Amino acid sequence: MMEIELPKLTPSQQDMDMIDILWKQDIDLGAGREVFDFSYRQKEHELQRQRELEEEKRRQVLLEQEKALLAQLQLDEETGEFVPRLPPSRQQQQPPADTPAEVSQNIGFTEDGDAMSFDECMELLAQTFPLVEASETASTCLGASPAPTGSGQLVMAPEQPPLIPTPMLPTAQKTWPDLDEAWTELLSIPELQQCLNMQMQEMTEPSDYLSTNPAAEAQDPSYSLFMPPLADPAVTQPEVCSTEFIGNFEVNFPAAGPASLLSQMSLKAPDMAVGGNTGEYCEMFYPDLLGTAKANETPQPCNTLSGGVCQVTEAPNNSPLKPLDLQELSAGDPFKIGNSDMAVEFPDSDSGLSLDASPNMSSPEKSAYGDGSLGFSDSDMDEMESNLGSESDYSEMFSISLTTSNSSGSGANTPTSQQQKRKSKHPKTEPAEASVHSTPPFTKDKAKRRSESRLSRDEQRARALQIPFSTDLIINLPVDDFNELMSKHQLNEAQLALVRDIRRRGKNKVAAQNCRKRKMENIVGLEYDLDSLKEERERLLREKTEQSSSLRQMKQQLNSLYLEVFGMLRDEQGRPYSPAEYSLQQTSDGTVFLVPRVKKTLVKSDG
DNA sequence: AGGCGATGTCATGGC
DNA sequence: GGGCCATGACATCGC
Repeated sequence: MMEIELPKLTPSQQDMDMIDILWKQDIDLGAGREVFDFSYRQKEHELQRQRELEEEKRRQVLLEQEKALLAQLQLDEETGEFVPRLPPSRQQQQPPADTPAEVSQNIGFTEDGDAMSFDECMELLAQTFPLVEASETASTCLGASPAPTGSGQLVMAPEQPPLIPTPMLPTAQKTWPDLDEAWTELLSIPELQQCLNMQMQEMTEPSDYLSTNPAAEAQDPSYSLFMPPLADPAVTQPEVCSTEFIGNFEVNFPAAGPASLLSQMSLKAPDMAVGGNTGEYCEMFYPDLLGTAKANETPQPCNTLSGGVCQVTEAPNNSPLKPLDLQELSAGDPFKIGNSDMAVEFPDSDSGLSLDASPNMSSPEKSAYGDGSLGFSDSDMDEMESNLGSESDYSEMFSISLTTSNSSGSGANTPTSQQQKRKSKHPKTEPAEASVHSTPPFTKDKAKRRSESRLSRDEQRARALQIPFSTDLIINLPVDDFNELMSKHQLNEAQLALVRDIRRRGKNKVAAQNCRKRKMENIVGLEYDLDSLKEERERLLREKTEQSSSLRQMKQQLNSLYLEVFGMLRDEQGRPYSPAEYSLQQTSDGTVFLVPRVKKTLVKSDG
């Protein structure tokens, strides 16, 4: 901080004295004394400007050289890229695929008569490089400077830093000896040694620049290593180090071998550090968690690193907590710090009221509470929830309920002690408790809180009793697994009762939902049946009407036919029979008889 | 303020 | 006998 703020000021002599005093007292100011020395900083500034000017000059030279280089390139019509104009013989001389590409390139340009000679190149570099401006050089060699136009970037590809000894990094004033050290270390790398050996063999043939240019001698290894793939060695630093050039390098010399060693080396580190390993990250580090999640039928996607970490931080207990629970537990939850103490505080379970109590107590609404004894229905709980502090919501009622039903008290957590503890710990709840009966039972705010709390009432209870499982888990586990889970975790009486209640209520809730769903489906089905029956009835009525009319018609036809037949009958004198005296009747076998009506009635009356 | 639907819960019976 | 399920009945909430 001081080094940021102080330079803005022009320190007086007094200030400088103070700084000196502090310095002598070995008080770490976080900056050197130079920082506070204005004249020193002015000098530095001038130097810096000078460097910038020189750099600008260099850039221009480089631009010109690049133009010259491009002129020597040949446009490959197939790939649309520039490739160096290499003699066919040279292309055939390219090393095998496993030889680093740099070597072959170097061979190419050193022997190219049209290109700038290697000596010229080294000279140029020597002019450019010997700037002993240490920081620049150091950063250049290290590739640490992100500046794309830095002259030093020539030497090192951006991927190279891992190869460079780190001690060079922090040095503020590096000189050539330091650089030589760097080269020495660099040369100790076996791959580079191999490349260099091959390259040295090649270089001794074409020129004797090694002897003529000491600076180049020192720099040679790196130059040969990182020389641009292009035929013109004069192409200097920035282009070489730019990613575009590296890309060109690989494209222009596909036969030179697989991807360059540099790019191979450089690409690995980011992959490891940043690359797409985050997905595996979770699986790698949290197999137990995931496995537990699977086993619990509650998949916990490891979406984010932070999420994974968050889960893991809670996971070591191997407790099958779900994210929700973890969040809840971690959000300033008393569980975090407490253990059994909080269990004492919140001996929550209505089991004492419903399941584990005597039959009289099993229905708190109807018996225990109704007759004025100390029983609490859920509504009573909610009353207390809303009137007492949230953290003592259930402590109140459960301590009381445990007092009345002594079956659920663990040895250490006697109800009286719970009450005492609760009272001592939450003395401020007493006024609120007293106000329960004086204030209206429901206010809007209270109702709201109540509804919110109702959303996960059992979860809150579970939290209050530090149940280390999610309610979903408690409810949905098969009974064997559930029992196993209960046996694995040492839960006290109240916790066990609550877990059982949660399971019972949860299952019953689902059952009720299913029941209502079925009921609704039945109602819908019955309504559908009713509609179908109504339609059937209508259809039958219509049919009946049709049949009636048809019957009537047939009767009429029969009557007319009867009359017709009857009218055709004649007696012995040829007279027609009287319809009043005779009638036609048909027997079962189809035979038709003419029956006298009077006779018939007489017969009937006789019979 | 009361009606009504939705929902949770309890009690009970059956499997 | 315990667990689960189905269901009627009741309470509560929100509209």
